[in-house]
Amino acid sequence: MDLVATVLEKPRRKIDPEQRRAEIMQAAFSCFAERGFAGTRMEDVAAKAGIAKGTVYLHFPDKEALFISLVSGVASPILDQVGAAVEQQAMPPRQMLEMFYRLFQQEVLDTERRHLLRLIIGEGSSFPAVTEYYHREIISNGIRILRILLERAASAGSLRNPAIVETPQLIMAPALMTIIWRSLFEAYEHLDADRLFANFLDTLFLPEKGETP
Amino acid sequence: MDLVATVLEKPRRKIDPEQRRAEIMQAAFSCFAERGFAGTRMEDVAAKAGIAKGTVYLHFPDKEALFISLVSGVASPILDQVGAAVEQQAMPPRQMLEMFYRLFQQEVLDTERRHLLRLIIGEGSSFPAVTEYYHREIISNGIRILRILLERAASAGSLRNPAIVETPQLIMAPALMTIIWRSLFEAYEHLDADRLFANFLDTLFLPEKGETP
Amino acid sequence: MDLVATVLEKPRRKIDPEQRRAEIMQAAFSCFAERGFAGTRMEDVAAKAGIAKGTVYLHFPDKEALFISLVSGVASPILDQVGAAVEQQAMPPRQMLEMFYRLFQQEVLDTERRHLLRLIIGEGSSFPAVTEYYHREIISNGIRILRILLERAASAGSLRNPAIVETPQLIMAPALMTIIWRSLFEAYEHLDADRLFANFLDTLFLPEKGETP
Amino acid sequence: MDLVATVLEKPRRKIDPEQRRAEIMQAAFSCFAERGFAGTRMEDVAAKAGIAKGTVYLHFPDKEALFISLVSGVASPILDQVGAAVEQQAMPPRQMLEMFYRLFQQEVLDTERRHLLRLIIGEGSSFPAVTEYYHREIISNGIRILRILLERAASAGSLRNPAIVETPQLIMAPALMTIIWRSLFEAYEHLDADRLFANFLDTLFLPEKGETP
DNA sequence: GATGAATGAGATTTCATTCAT
DNA sequence: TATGAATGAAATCTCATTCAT
Repeated sequence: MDLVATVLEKPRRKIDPEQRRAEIMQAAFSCFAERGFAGTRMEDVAAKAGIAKGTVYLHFPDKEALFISLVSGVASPILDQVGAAVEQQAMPPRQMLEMFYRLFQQEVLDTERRHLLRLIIGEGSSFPAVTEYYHREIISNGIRILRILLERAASAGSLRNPAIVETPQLIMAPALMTIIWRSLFEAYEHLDADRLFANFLDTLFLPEKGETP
Repeated sequence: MDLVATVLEKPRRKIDPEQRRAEIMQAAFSCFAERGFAGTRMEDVAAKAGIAKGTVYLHFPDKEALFISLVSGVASPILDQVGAAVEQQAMPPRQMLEMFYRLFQQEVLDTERRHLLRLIIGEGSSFPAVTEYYHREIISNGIRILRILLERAASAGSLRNPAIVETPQLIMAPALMTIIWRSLFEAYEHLDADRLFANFLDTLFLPEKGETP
Repeated sequence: MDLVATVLEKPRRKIDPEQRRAEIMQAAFSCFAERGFAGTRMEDVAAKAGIAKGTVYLHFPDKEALFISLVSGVASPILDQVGAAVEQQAMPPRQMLEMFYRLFQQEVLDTERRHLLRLIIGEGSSFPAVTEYYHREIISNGIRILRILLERAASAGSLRNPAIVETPQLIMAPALMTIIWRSLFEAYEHLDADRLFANFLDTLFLPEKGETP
Repeated sequence: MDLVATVLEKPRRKIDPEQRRAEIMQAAFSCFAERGFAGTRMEDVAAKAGIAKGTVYLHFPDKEALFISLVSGVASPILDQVGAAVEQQAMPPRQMLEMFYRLFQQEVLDTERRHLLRLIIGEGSSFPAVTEYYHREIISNGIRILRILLERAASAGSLRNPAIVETPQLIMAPALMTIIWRSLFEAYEHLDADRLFANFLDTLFLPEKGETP
């Protein structure tokens, strides 16, 4: 048995620590996404990364640190792009929101990353460090950008109800809905996210001249 | 000595099984809500219910069964009420949605029950039986009611964008948003749910005559 | 395999918690004495006590607590007896010290308890709570009793060097020496503790009249 | 990139193996002294020696070998000096013991080396090779020297109780006492080692003529 | 029915040791 | 020779579940 093990054990690789770290996070992401924090065993992560249990601990002090660095490490290129567009007033507000939802679908909802968002929604309240980070780095910035965008739309007179400037969270709500629906109910009933977003935008904005309302 | 102990030990209560079961579920709810499925120990539940560990197993075969019967057992008096109102056309659609959001706040968002919803969002995907039940018993029914309601509003010409009849999930989105926000970010930034819902309704519906648009 | 295990597993006993606790401490004592703190596995303790791993944790929160309660629980009947004798001036100082060393031999050096003392000497510095307890409960009291005893001997003019009243620790030194010698070197060279103590006392005290000096 | 790294990485020193070995032992000593055998990680030793983990294994086959060669490698310059003095009858016995205790304080008790002695006392019984070595190389020699010294003192009529020639271990006892006290109780109560040794010697030896008894 | 001591599989984490570079 | 990433056996501790009382 020992002999077999010795013969079969795969050769030890010594790779770039950054890459190894990334591999572990990749594996961890897939495990956490599938089974949540508690349901994931460090051994699973290691196995998925193709390394030994102990190796994970060379890169992350413990399970929680791995989880936190996983969910915290997710930058928000979407927000950055929308933020940049808003900054330079690249396009009219409605187009910007269209871009936002389109990016959200392409980059989050239709990729594995949607699991990450679900993870945060589901496990966040057990990790205040995570929610604090999220609020500070992502949410408050997102709210700020959305508010600017909505204000601009309001000034331009293109909003049906300018008061929603007060609650930019409303813009995020349909996005969260699609994430949650897809995780929980998509198997039983399809939700057409494209249409959901389109309908929402049509509700938000006055029709352009020449459009059929 | 044993005799004394026997005499002194508090009498074993023999209460109505239904009530005992309800007590356990109540205790379990509070524990699961606070710490999630994996974070809850059966002993905690028993302690909270004021009974011994083993007793829980007289009423539920295992932890998962307890969890499932907990999250499944939550009826939806809100939907029932709204459903009834819709059924009998008791009031105009906008008032019905106002009632829906008000009930949601009173009965869910501002009570411990909001944790239950968060639980389902967070742990649901590990318990297909739960999501299946939810979809079948609650969601599909809710969607149906909302669709009827929106159709009626559309017919009455009170919707700014009648197309949202296609995606009644949009109505739920702000409610989910408040649940999630309150769980994760309320500590860092307050979200005014009243205003959120009001703004949303004002966006959805055309202003009544005499209202300031 | 499962079948065999099921059949072979010994019946669960439910015994008096105090007794169970005592059994565990007994087992722990034997393990710690033999292999020290770090060298002892909780599983060994459990096995020696004839119980399952987890059962130990029903009685002690962790390994350190088990160790501490083990070494702290050792009262010092020796000191109590000598203390009582000193209190009531039951016999002349020299006889009291003879009694002290004799009790030490009977109750500690020649029993398994000597390992306990060695444990404290060896591991004590890793457990400040233990040394603090020892100093407070045993050492300072012992020093006090020995000082009284030596003062009385000095007053009676029976000490060869009355100055040792200042350093009662000298009285303990030969006792420690026997413990250490027995643990480390007895296998290679016998140390006659009787004679060691007798010679020490003869050095300390002037010969009685009629004795051959 | 690799090239740069290769060029920039600090040159691997290739120093005298004897010196490297000594450095490792020095580092190991400090670690073992502070945290005992089990509490010391090989990595700590390497770090303290300023080398990589693997390098330790080029000089010592395993942890136990390192420990053993550490505690065994400690020669006893004290004994050598006293031994030499005894050999050449350089001074009267009492002065020799004074020198012994003084050297013990200067070279052991008041230096880091006291930890070594404590280590041997504490861990010795797990390493028979160590105690065997100690007895053979140091203890038996020490006992022999002390016995010669005491015999000479007895012949000279300067001992209060010539019988202690039979148990030269008594001479070591106060030294052990100071080591143990300092490790365990010094924080709570100071022990004046000077006075302890002086009082002991005054008890052992008859006062010189002209001294105040 | 009710209890809670007991179980033991299983999870996390550590660290002596190896070996490719 | 020196390195330190990688390994994996082993240790601690947890907790769902059982069952004698």
